[in-house]
Amino acid sequence: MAGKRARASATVNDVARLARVSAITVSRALNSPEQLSADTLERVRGAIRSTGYVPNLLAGGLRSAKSKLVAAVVPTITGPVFLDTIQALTDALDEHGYQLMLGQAGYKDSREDALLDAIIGRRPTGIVLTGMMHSAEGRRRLMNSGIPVVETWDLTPTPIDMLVGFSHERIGEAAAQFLYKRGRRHPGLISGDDPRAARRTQGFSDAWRKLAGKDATVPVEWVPAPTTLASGRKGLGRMLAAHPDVDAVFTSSDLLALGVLMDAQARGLAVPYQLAIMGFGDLGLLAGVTPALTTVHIDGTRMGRMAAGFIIDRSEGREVANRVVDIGFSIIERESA
Amino acid sequence: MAGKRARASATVNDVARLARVSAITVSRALNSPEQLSADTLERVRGAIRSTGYVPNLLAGGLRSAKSKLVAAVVPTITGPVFLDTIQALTDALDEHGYQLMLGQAGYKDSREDALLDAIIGRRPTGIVLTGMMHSAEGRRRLMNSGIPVVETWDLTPTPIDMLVGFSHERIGEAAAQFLYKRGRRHPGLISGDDPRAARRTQGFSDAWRKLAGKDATVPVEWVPAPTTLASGRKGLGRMLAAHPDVDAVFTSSDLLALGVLMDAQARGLAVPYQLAIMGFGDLGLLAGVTPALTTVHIDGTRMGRMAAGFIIDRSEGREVANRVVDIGFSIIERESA
DNA sequence: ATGAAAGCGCTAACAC
DNA sequence: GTGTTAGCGCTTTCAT
Repeated sequence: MAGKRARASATVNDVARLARVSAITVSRALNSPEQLSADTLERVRGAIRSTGYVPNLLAGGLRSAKSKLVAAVVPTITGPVFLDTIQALTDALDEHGYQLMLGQAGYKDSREDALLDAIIGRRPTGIVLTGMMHSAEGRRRLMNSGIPVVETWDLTPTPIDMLVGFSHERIGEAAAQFLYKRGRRHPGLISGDDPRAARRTQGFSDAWRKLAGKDATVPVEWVPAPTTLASGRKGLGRMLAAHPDVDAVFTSSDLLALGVLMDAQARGLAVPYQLAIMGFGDLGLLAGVTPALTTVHIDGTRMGRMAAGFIIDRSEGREVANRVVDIGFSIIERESA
Repeated sequence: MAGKRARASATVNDVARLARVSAITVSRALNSPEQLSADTLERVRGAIRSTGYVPNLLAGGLRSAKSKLVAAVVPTITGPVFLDTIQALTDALDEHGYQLMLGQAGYKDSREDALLDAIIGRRPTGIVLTGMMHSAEGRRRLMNSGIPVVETWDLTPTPIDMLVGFSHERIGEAAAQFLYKRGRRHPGLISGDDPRAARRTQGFSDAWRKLAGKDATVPVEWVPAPTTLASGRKGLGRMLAAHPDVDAVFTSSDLLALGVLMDAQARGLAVPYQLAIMGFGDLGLLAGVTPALTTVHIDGTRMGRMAAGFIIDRSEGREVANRVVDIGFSIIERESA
């Protein structure tokens, strides 16, 4: 403890020397302490403490081919939709000694391949893909890497490996049925321009035609992803200008829905009487708005925990029985619709 | 390309053999291509492509002692305050080929030390601490690790290493002055119970005594961190019950402020005439609410970029001139106060 | 219950 | 411009 400046940090050998054992014994003290005699264990632990030894996981990972790192890829972190999933993922991983590496792919495909290489290069124990459309090349690289992959927030027809998701089309459909049953006849959609939101939109329009007749068309206002409250307001403005008779709005996010809600209030439109509003995501942040938002709830926490479980199971040699899980969704009926 | 199952992945040696060069040449083709002849480079690149080689960064990092991983620690990711900082951090790191590792410390101190070991063990190029109070033991470990550390979102008296932050006390003070100047005389505070929010609260109370007299007391309603819109509503309810004459509220987050705003509207209180509301964070998500929130703006993006810059500079051997930067804050006057 | 030797895949250091 | 050798710090394998 000569100076405050750190010298090259202690290694197994430093600890071993001090504890008068071999390097491997130090390793065992950390990874399988039950193999050591109480006495040795004690000595090694003392040496670890007094050297301030912190195992180099890069070296360990290299040798054992177990990095204990799990990568998560999200389009962008500022879209609050995936936050619960990431939180649950981190927590679940943490409980098992794994760490999360975060990659933001952006909503464009360009950076995706570079990001993938940066991730695969670290030989993570697993990769969790969250709401990402992946290029054919990216899919191939992932499959060839042999790393367990869990796709989430979607139900793709040909999963790379494992999957925990739900059907965006069916959500659109369910929203259409919900609004139709409540007597709405002129719904409009305000949607972010990302692929999953687009599929909910599509699902809604298709279902609506079945409900209201073959040539019933549903107007759509597209706004850029990630969606914001402000673009919800703008969206409603444009929607009403083009279709003044709209009596219900289904949005691709709760944030958009809140924007619509605020704009409707500002215009003196009674919600839900004159205008029903339905969001997507059941954003916890927004619990408490008045009128309370009717929305589609996705169990992001459960998705995150399941994804973590899949990867841990696989990495510890347990077979994952159900590689594809549809966790579904539920419509939370509150005041706004 | 026999089967679809991945065999052990290709290494430098596989590529080298195929390109009829040595392993180091492959390494150079990736890390310093300008050293190689056009011809060799071409051959190596071809071999990389046809083997699907992805460099093992664990091995590279071990040898070169450069992991190109930067760790960020946040209390929780579901508090949306740090999102801009994380986003900027990821983006800035990405531009330089670094990856972000995310750790959630929770708002309790307990998990902190374990998390720190998991982080230090990976020998990250740098560590960014975001809004975390660290134990003395944790601070020591960080200093001894020799890893560049940037603390953010605070101005601590004795930084571990580098720092980009601002003074929470001065924000409280500025908020008090702002409300006083606008004629408010009975402010109340609604604050999350985390340490930084508490210091803003303290700063407000201290300043208020200077403005309004030694025995002017400012009522405070504490709510649990992370703060939510719902706890803002509850907070206002309790505040008004105990202090019906409150004419201004300063909250520790914009989410709380929005809750207060909605509750005030539900009670028929005119904002800002009967009740002025001032938030903290200038949450981008909330741009577009009516009346627009008066709030304290922190440039999280700039903080994230600066933190990344500090770590990259340091890791590439450049001296960081100003190790401690106060990036300040600004009060954004909108409609609610 | 403990140790010795070897090697994971890469790159620094030093040739030529 | 390219190659040889060695070794980063750990853990696997095999011995005792």
